[in-house]
Amino acid sequence: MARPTPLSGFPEWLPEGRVVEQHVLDTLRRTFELHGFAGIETRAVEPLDQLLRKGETSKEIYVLRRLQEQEADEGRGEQAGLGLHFDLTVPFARYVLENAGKLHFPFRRYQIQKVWRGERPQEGRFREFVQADVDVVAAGELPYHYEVELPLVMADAFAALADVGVPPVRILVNNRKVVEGFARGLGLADVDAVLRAVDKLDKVGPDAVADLLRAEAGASAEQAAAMLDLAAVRGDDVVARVRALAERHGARTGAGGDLLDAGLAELGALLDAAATRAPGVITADLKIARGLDYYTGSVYETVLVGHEDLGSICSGGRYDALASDGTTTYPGVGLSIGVSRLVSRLLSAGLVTATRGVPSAVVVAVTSEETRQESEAVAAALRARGIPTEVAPAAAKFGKQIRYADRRGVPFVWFPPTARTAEGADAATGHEVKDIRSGEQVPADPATWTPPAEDLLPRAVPGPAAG
RNA sequence: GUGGCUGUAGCUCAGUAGGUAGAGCACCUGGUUGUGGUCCAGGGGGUCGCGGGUUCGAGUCCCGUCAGCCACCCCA
Repeated sequence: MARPTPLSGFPEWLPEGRVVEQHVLDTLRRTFELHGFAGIETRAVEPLDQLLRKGETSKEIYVLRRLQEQEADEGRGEQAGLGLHFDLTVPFARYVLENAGKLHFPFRRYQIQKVWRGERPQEGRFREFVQADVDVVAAGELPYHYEVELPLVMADAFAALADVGVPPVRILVNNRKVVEGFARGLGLADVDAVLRAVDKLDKVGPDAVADLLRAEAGASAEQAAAMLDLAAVRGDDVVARVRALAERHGARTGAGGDLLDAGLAELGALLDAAATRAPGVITADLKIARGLDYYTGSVYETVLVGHEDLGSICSGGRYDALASDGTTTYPGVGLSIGVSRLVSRLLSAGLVTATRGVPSAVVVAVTSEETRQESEAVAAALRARGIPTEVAPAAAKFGKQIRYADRRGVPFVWFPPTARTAEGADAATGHEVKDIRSGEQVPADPATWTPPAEDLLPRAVPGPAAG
């Protein structure tokens, strides 16, 4: 093959794109640490039985097999039982159990790593992608206020990305207790089926959801209509509206009613806090259900405003039974940002761009191969003061050396002293530096000259489409 | 994993009824003999995604495969 073909679903960015991704990663890490989360990294593989605890279909997991065993143990190989992790929550639960004795609870951690899923790729959906998770896990009891805090951490992270052109986000919140309590109050027992049906509302519409509720969850026409009423509720003042709906449909009875009240109290507290700490970002949406069945309380989904077609870029929720060693359970709450999904859209839509793809702020021109060492000395002096610098690849005509820098977006070209530039050059050193954007060329001293701060390193900046 | 659309030069695309491949931009060289971006002239570059088949002959038809996009599924 003359040129290798890319692998489907395994995205690779060009250097300019990597600058953008790196800025996102740096910002997330800084925000997470600002909120006191400790960073960890877990191994890429987990035992298959661990990965499958979540109830995923095994086809999504990449199974590891040693090459030597491949032919000899055909059929037996997969029982070796190692697979690449497909999220960071399950490995984290395992990590907590394994290190429970050495961790301090509530344990706050962030984790930014690649994960792998055997899904069919499309735009924003990959087989290998980066997730950035924050979770708080407690030993025994996890207070509700963490379910308030975690989405606000993410809101903070997205706010910190706004100045490079990342659009505003909307974090949609729901509480499983509300939906479950409402459903049970109505007399619907198969809550999982109810959740799955309701979650499809945006995609298939109310009529299809009603059909699903009747077919999958055994709902009557009245029960389905009541669930659809609930799913249509969204906004900031949802508690009173849900309560009224429950009264009207007679759903506020028995254990279901108690669960509903508990859920509404939690959801209300979250929305109150969000209204003051991140106004306009967090809003309730009673149809958010999340497919994953281990969530027990708050659930979150996040959309980029104006890019709702991309799907959720940051999701999560509260879980109570993910980690347990038999005597102690470790309930937690967390969210996960789909970094690759986010970055892929930032790049493809031109929302964020890099000022340049190479770190170099300066290209030092080479007058002749005989004097290359003089240029290297200039570069060394600049690097010693933290200025990324490279030396021109060849002692070509200066026009070509300038063009070399220009193609790469390097803003400055440095000219060491030469006999021909003696006139007009710096009296003490003879060095000159040219800003190739403006064409301005001035005498300069390698020991003291510094580029403007905004030119020192490549930066992520709003792109043409960011407005 | 299922189904649909697409795949020609680095990029965007043309290619007519199957007859040995084109344009613009980009790139390289020179005009400008050591200071780019304009202009002018010239030049290089394609196993037509890959593999197989039909045919005297396939970029053009058929099958497979890979990749990209879309829908489903699922989810970041």
